Amino acid sequence: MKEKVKEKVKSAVIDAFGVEPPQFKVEKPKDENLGDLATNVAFLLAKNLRKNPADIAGELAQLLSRDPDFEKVSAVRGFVNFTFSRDFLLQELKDLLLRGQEYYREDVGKGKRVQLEFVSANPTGPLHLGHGRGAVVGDALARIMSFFGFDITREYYINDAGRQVYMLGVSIFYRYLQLLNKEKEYPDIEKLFEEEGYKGEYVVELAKELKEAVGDALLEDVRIAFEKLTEHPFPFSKNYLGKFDPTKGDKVELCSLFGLDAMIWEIKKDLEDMGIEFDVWFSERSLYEQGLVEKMIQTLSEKGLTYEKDGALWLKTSDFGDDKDRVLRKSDGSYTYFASDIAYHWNKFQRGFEKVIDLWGADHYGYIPRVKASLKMLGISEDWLEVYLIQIVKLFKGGEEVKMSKRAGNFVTLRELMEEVGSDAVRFVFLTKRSDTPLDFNVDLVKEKSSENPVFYVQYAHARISGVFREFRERFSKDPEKEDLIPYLKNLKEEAEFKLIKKVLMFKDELVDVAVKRDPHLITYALIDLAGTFHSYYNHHRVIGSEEGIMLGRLALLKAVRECLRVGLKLIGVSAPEKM
RNA sequence: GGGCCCGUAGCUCAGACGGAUAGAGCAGGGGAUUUCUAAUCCCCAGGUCGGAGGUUCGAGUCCUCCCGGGCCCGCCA
Repeated sequence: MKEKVKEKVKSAVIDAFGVEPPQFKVEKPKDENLGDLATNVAFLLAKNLRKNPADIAGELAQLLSRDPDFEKVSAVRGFVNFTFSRDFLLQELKDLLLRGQEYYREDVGKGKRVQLEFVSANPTGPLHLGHGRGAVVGDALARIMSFFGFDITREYYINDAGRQVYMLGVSIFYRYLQLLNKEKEYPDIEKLFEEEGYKGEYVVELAKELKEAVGDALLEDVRIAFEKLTEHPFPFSKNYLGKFDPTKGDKVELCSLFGLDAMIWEIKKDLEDMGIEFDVWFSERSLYEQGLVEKMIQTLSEKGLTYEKDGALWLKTSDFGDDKDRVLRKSDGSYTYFASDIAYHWNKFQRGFEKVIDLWGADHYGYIPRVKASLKMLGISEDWLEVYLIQIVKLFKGGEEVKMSKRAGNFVTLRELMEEVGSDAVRFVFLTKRSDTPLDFNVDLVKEKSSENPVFYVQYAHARISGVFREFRERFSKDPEKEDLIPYLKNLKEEAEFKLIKKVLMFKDELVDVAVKRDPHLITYALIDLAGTFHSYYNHHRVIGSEEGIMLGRLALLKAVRECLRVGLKLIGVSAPEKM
């Protein structure tokens, strides 16, 4: 709707003043009594035309009021306000009923190849709430951008290289030793575990699985343990275990690979149960295996952008906007996480993505300048990469914050929350705030199934409409889905009906906004607003029981509202129940 | 110490490339049920937009300083 008005304003400006208008806004006015939409174009033209905004607005309003799509166009203190005509609104509504959800679709993205990398949690433990938030936000963004014509690739970057993976192996091995009362025989392992190990209960579970598969063989001989692991029927595929070289690998490494397979399987399962899937699971190891990290360093070195200092290799990021230089290769010869990250993004670029969007945990804030700096060094423009941050989620239960500490292994997992409140509630609540601000998740409220709960408020609107359709079917023995209701639209006369129609039609503007601003939390607000308008209408106007023509007209309206709710809910991955 | 984010109604938050009388939900008070689901609706009350300056025709929005809360600042991942 905004676009339509914008076009009209544009040509009106050209007709009236013979100039191309500057970038102007078409927005909802502060007070809805002023109209459906408004533009500030007169303020922006005032300077060039040397006229005051009120006069410009007046002229434009006069010109535009001839347009039959508007019932009223008024100039108020420099703004031009538009009220759509009922004919126009009904015409649009008809279009919506004919095209269904396609009415909302528009090719904003023009097939632009966009990669969306999100979650990318380390495979060293289960997903926690912050990861879940990233997963929900990323999934919603992917759904919406795909809907609006972007060619989206969803990608999960697996940090399967480096010390953390080694520590996962150490932790599993240590817990395994404990199960066999042998931990005292491995003081080095014990010390490492105490200092840096993963202390969560899930590691004990992994160790139990390991022991079940290999018995005490891992104490004796790595080769035998490896054979037993290979033969054991685990639910997961042995992608990493398959890479183990029994002639070289040690016990900890075997544990690491086993842990990776198990953890990645768990993570995938958690995400799948939330309805979230990825197109690509990208392995950090593969960057090393394919020599991409080396090649990247070579490329940068040839450009003279690296130097050796204190036995380490540094990148001159400070010349490109970072506040200091960063290490690529440590003095012990191993690479930093930063090094593989550059290689990864370079690889994304080489794969031909025109735009890359990363969702990172908020604690990675400091990484943005250095990654952007390194991309610039590789000749990649700064706005090619967009990074959005996901802030932490705090859990509240019984009015108290549930304290979480990863170090102590004491945290609430995404799975636990999902099992407690359901995937719909998790998804919806994670989208009730901008992703870069901290979120408080009140478990009690979401479980209450009361009016305070916005998830139910919105879903209930859908269920109510379904109820009306059921009732109609029973009483009239006709399938409302198959009836041609469009001829009855003309019977819609009530003020409340047009208020609702406007909400349904303007919902598209909200969705486009989300795709452009990359801000999926706006959808939940639009849905709550739409549901509220519907509930209000429902409480004041009856559908079944009204005179037939009116009933069928209203049924058509509800069908449109239902379509709108379904689109909105689908795009955030929340179900639209028929009954509650 | 340096950098960034936040501070809006009792509570949780929307609103920010400057634009109209600053919004919603919850909590509080008052009302609606011969019903297509009351998991709903209607009405009322509630504000120095953290504070002080500045820019502007116009500031919750931009700039400076201050106060309060949080995050980041490794040859960690």
